Amino acid sequence: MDVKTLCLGVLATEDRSGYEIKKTLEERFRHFFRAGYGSIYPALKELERSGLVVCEAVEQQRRPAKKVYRITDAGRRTLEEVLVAEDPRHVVRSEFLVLMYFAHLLPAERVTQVIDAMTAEFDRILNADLEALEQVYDTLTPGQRFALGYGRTMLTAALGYLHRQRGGFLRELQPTEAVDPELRNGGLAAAGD
Amino acid sequence: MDVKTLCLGVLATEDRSGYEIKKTLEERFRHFFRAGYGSIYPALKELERSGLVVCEAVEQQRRPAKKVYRITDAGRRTLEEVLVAEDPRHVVRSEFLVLMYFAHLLPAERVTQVIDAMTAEFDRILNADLEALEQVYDTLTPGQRFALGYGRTMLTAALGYLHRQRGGFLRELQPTEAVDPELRNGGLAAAGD
DNA sequence: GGGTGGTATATCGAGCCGATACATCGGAGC
DNA sequence: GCTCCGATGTATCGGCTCGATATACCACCC
Repeated sequence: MDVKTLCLGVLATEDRSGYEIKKTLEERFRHFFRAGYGSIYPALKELERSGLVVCEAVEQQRRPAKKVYRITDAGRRTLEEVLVAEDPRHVVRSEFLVLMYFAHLLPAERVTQVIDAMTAEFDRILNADLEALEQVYDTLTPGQRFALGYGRTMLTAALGYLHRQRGGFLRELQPTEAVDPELRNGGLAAAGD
Repeated sequence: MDVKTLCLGVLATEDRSGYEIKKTLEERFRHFFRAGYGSIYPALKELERSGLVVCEAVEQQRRPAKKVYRITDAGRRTLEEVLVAEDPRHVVRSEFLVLMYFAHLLPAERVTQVIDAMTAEFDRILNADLEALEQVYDTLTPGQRFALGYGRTMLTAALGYLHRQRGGFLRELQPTEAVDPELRNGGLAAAGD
């Protein structure tokens, strides 16, 4: 499954331009799939070449013209074939966890800073992006509610884990944190290593 | 953060060949980062070219020779610089959720089949891959335990969600599933739609 | 003898990502 | 009026990654 399939899926509901497809992805797929213009425009070109979509230039007032794409019958057939035939993957690529894996090579403050940044990002996605989707919950299909609920469940679990672990990391990495600075160069052999 | 950084990180602990790096990634990073030979070998070549690792050919008995890489001081410095400077991303790319998002375009049995396949895969990762890591828990750094625990938490939450949702999907998509086949053409108006 | 599978290096094409370029317009600020 | 910023809109380029494939050697088993 590639960006071509994704575009077909979005166009299955409503005609759209490349720019509007990107907007739709950002609103609705943000927490589980991303695609930039560098993927979308070539995908639409290829879909048009193979007859799965047709394109119509639409002039607009006070705005640049846009090229609106519409899915064809062949496109709908191909979309369903792909979704039925390919077994879908679920891939996590987390530089965040890589960094945590190598945390022992880094200053402690960097590690807590990264945990806090990740917490803030997850929190924003959960409480802004997904919350906006809840507003249109009534208009969603069961499958779309499933995808939304999955995102909510994962983000909630992740935030809980980050919250529980952060304290432990602070104690483990900065045992002298709460100690008077004057004491830091004495007493603790482990502090120098 | 790219595969070069990942290789540097693995080599920071122990000298390894490209093949061994891949094995290490499969054992320890499987649930949050993947890289194939098509990424690893060019990465090692580039790291050697820029002096961040050195390479030594090692002959072996009854096996093909291997090229073992060792990180240099410059490599260690670069690794830390990269991990400190870049803000790490956490990306989910789920064809599974895309398929669920478009579930209304598909036969019901395909949807439940995909949910079951995903459940089986998550279950395997949690109970085989991560369980194997628990065996060496004592040898892990705090950061490595963090990454392991994160994976366990996410997989457990995902499995719970899939379990809770699957029943609802079955009822929604196949309301006559448990009904005597003889009754399917009578009685239930909703069944024909 | 032949098939399978593990060890090992390497490359190729296709696809994707992020940055960038270019163009038009509305509105904010001075 | 002038300038800058941001939204709308299309498009491409270099670099990186992915998955498949090729090659080779050996152990093991039937």
